[in-house]
Amino acid sequence: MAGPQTACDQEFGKQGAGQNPDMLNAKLWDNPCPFTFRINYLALLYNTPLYTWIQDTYGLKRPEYVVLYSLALADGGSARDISRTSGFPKNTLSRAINRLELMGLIEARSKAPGGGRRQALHLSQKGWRMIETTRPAFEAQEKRMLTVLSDGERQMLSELMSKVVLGAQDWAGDLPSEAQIAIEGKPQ
Amino acid sequence: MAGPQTACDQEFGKQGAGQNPDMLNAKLWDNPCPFTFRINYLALLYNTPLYTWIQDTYGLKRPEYVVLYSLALADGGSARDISRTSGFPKNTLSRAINRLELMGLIEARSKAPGGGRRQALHLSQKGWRMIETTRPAFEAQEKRMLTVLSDGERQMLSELMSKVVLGAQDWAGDLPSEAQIAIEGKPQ
DNA sequence: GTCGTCAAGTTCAATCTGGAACTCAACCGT
DNA sequence: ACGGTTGAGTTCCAGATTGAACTTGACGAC
Repeated sequence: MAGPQTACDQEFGKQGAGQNPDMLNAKLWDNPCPFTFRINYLALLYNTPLYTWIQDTYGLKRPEYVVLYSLALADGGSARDISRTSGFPKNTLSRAINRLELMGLIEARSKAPGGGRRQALHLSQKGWRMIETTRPAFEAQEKRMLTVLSDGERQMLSELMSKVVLGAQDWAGDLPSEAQIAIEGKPQ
Repeated sequence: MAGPQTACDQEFGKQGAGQNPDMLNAKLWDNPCPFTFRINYLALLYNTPLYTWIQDTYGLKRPEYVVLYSLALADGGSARDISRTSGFPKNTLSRAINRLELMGLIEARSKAPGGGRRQALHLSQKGWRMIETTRPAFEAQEKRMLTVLSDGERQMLSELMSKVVLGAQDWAGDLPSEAQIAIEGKPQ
């Protein structure tokens, strides 16, 4: 999620039927990093309205909802797991988890069976209900995003994206400067 | 961008050769929103190390670098253009632009010829040099992301992503709740 | 058993962020 | 030409974010 992340805008995409998207065109069609720009752009267009809506309607901030969503997919996960898979730092999640516990959306934590100092987190009934009422909006929006594609194209896109994700372990985490140096001298 | 998006993590992806990515697997393969999760995940893996590196090496924060990058692609653009295409709110960009001007990376602003109150922004020599030294890292990282794909697959992915982006004007900006209601009653 | 090491989670404080209100130039209708 | 409206950019400030330091429970070596 980017956070960094962290860029969002309330009015995004409004100029669709607008006037001078010169810069947008440059970024889309003239960009030395076309793929990653599209990724970021689509993520933004997708995330912003959804999380704004969640915030306005249910008073949950993005990291808080991310915790709920993560637990709905992997019940019993720990703060560390959520941090690794969402990109939010652990102290942000710590606060989010505390607030969710206070709101009764997740249950009192139990020591994780696994070991270490992990705390296994679980959604409460109320938490599940929250997810059940909100998740359809996320699904609907994803569906809308992909309506321009045919079934076959969607399938193809899904496979290609999966490939890239699976290959991520080969490049993720490296500093780009190291990467550059490595490339100069041909990576082993 | 997306900062909100705004989520980032210094240690991301480190567990590639790691231990228990149960939650990661759930999010990747068991997610009702597989496409948007992949988008967010890849954006994170791509952005975080690059912007961390920029910040550590050149002392430029993400919105600041985004301004430079945007102007390199569309010289003479305005703060508003950058806001629309990057997702950062205009006050964040206002601050970033001031700092860049102070650092001598962009030139004194001139009234945009277009009209309105737009200010046309331009990179200085120093700004161009900065972009020229840093942009290769961004390109290299994107290239690395896509090495798992064959040339044909890259081509295909590029086309599919472009299609989705072009279709974005049909769905971007709508609130998801409205979307849901609209879907109930079949969008015209 | 005990010490040293490690990692999950928490706390704290400095910094960053972005919504709201504001300023002000340009455009519009009359 | 003039008052009203629009929208780009700025300022302000409350609140969110996150790096760094800390706490604490678990594991491993001896």
